Amino acid sequence: MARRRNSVTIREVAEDAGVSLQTVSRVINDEPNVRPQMRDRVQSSIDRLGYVPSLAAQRMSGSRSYLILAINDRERTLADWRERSGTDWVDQMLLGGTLTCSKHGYRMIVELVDTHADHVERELSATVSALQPDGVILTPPHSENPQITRLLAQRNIPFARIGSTEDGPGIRLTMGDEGAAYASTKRLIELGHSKIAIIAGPDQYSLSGWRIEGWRRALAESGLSDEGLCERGDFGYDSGTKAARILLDRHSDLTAIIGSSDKMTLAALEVARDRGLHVPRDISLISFDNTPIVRFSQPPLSAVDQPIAETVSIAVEHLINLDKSPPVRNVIDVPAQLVERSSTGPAPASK
Amino acid sequence: MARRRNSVTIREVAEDAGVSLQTVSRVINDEPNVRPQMRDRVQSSIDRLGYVPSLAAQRMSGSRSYLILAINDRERTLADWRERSGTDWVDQMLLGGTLTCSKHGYRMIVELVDTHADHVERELSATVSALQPDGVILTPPHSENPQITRLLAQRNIPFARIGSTEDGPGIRLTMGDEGAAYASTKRLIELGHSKIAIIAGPDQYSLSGWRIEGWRRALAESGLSDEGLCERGDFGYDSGTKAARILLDRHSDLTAIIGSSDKMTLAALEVARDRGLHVPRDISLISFDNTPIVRFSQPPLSAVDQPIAETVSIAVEHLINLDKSPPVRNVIDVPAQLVERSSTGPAPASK
DNA sequence: TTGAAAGCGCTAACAT
DNA sequence: ATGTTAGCGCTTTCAA
Repeated sequence: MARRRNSVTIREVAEDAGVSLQTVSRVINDEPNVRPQMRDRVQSSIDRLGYVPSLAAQRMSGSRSYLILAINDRERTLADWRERSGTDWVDQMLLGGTLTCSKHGYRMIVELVDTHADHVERELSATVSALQPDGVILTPPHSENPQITRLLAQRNIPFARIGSTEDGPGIRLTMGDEGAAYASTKRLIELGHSKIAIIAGPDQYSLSGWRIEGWRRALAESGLSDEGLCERGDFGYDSGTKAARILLDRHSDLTAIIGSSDKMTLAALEVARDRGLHVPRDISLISFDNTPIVRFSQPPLSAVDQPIAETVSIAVEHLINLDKSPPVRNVIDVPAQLVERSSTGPAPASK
Repeated sequence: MARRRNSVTIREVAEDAGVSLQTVSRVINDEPNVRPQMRDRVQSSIDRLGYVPSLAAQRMSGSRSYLILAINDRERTLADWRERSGTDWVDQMLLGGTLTCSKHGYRMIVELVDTHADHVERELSATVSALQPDGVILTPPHSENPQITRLLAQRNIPFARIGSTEDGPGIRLTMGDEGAAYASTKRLIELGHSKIAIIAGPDQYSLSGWRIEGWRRALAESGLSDEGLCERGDFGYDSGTKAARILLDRHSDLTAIIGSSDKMTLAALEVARDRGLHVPRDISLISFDNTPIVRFSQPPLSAVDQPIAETVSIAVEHLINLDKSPPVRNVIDVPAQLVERSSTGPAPASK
């Protein structure tokens, strides 16, 4: 077994520059109390030797691991990956996360954790013990799992809760759910629609409720009724089919549906087509998520784009700078934009 | 700043079980020379205290970091993520990689590296110094970048080269390119096609050549000509449009096109539509990659599924078990399957 | 402003 | 079969 004599160490840099280890360490970490001249000398040794500190060693001695952990729900994520149906949640997390991490010399590690009660604590605890991350990013449904948040709080590990506004420890971030639902509904009203339904997500997800609130607020503002116009799904295709059928059966004068996920809205599109309804001539559709597939349906769906990359990036930024800046107390709402495509149009005149 | 007194250490386990650190270490690492009775005693202390060894400490003392690095081309990956056009290459790598890693107590870290000449060595060198991974997975075009392979070989870091059969260090894996192109062409011939074109990938990618070979081999076996039937693209949409136009202009009797990427094939579909050709009645299309979007085009495309997850999983398995098993000398070819959808059909009778 | 000493949590090498 | 010692590469603490 070959010795691991392949990396340059701080000792070699110190010798090369003719200074103590400590001085090199100070230069690496941008600490004060090093004369500029000395700093330059050390830096040039570092550059020449191509020295980069070992993360493991830094973690061992210091207090930081330079690791940020992003946790996703195992079951759902694996299902998405296996299905290959274009859900790019993880990609967008990586886009926002790894770029921001690397700006600060950090790495992001993606882990899958079961929400299932019994395992959670053991599983997360093991991961945290092994990796000792400097910060953890929680996504729904983990963001509101008390077993998880309690564990992290106890262990004194900074964390961000995406999609949660509940009180408690951790930085809270939302992705403009209420506002986007409000704006989308407003837009439909502006297009002349007055009977606007929503296929909401499951109520374990707080964001399902926020979207309903936004939709309801817009309706109320225009004096429109929301009665019998809200159905729940589970974000999946089949639940969308079911909800769309119920809504269309119940309201013959329905002219618009907002779906709380791409799959559910795509299902609604299919249901409409089955009933001979043309989109957007007879009925308008707005989706949530804006994953790749909505651009390829017929017609391409108007959709609220979830700013996942941006949100994760902000979360990382806060986690890394926690000690330097004042603690974040309020909820950070990253606004979401409606991308209009061809599934929205003026309300039909006759109805 | 709170002390990091939050994790259980090996010392506490040793005290709890009344044994030496070393014995605990032996139990953790499943080493011989521990009596079953002793092993049980230690294990129960481990379980009770919820002890999990620190990766950083293991790396510091031992020779392993329990980290596998997966390297992708920065420019291309970022473009895919920003475009959100459904390329799920990274997801599939994670699917295959993280699952297999975690089976062995490893983690996978995804890094983006510029192929661009000047930076590569510095960049990769820095990453490797910081992380000291036990293995690296290289994807095209890195797999055949001599600067990268040389560096890793020098540093004695085991690595896998996906999409490369070139001689040299590292485990070589391919994703059935030649075979899948051959099988796809055969299938078209079986459907009665005799004029079958290919839109190949750029020649910096070896796999572009392998696919051409498979296509050519099938044509030759049936005594069909390949003359003027191969055009190159760069895997992107525009290049597919251009190539498809050239092919259709050149051969009025063309009845089938194999595209070496989903984007190029989707472009070909569009070109066909523009010219009033119905797919698959007038012309059949087979794509390569099988990313999510091909299921949503009209008609859904028949496509060769790239077994990315499986290939990465195999690569990880080999990297982790390198010391235990004999070295891999030959190229590991993970076969790819043709998924038939609605873009392939019998050749038109008239032509 | 700089340096020396101690130790982070673990494993390799060497006892016993 | 088990324990002891040394040390991985770095930062913290303390001294100069």
